Amino acid sequence: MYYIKNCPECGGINLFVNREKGEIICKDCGLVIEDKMVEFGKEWREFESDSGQQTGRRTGAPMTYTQFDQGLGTEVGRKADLFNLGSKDRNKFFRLRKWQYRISTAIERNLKLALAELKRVSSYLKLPKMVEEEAAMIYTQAVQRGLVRGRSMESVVSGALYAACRRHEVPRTLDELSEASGIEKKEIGRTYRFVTRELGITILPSNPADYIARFASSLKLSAETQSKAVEILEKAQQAELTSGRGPTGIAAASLYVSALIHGEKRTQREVADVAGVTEVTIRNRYKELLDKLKLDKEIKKTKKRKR
DNA sequence: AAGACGAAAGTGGTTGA
DNA sequence: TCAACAACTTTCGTCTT
Repeated sequence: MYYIKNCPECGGINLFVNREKGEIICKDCGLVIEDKMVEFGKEWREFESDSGQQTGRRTGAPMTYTQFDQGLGTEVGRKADLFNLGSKDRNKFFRLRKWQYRISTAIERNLKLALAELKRVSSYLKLPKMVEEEAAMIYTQAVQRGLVRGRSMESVVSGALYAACRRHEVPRTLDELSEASGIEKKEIGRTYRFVTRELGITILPSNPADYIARFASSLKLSAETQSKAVEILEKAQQAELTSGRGPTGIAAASLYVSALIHGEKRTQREVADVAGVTEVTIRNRYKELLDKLKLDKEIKKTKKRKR
């Protein structure tokens, strides 16, 4: 475990733990100190997915929150419910339960494999527990509704993970999901849309700000630059530069500009790579930002300061 | 020589008839 | 179901540092 007393950047003691995103953030300077809290206990989860696939004889119950039968057997088979039923409905009840049993044995193997895959991808992307659990729920529901038919199990798993990420405001790009799972980007997108529509899951459009922290830390940008980027982002949203555009492109451009202003120049290429967009997109957004938000002054300032 | 910039053609997805 | 359309990408040539 980590025991952090002071922020290593500014020495402040105002540390804020965001469990859902798996981050520890210094409220004084905005530094993201640890964004891999999810890795705790990773080993035995890896172990689970490895051995589960090799030999089918592991019958010990998996002890995670993502057990394969979670939410499955409970739908029909609650004993307490019996007391609420008239005798007429008893037959129906038993028939339903028998049917339920058949279904569950039929899809049990699928679900077990799928959840192993889900854990693999999730730990590869270092996703928080909450998200993993949510994804498992979504997948389970998808299986129950027969939505997997005609689609590969892996793609549905990826789609469920993507949806779960979005719902928890821990967005990963489709590219990242694609890399982690080995599924085509468009395929993930397709199943993601299908599954969310069929299950009636509402997803808010992802907020560019959610990407900033992650991009900034993989570009090793300072906390000031990061918060400046968020600031720029807010202005951009007010100027209605964000609607209809890809959130990653906006986030990337804001970061790029912000880095320029703070004299921590990164090439468009570098920013484009971590954001998963092209330089051209960054350029377009960047140009729009400059036009509408009179940021060119600030950039010139730092240029002069350098001399 | 590398990065920034811009034009032009191509791609995949959404929308509206 | 098809065509128009917007956003984004790819590719390539030119300019700037």
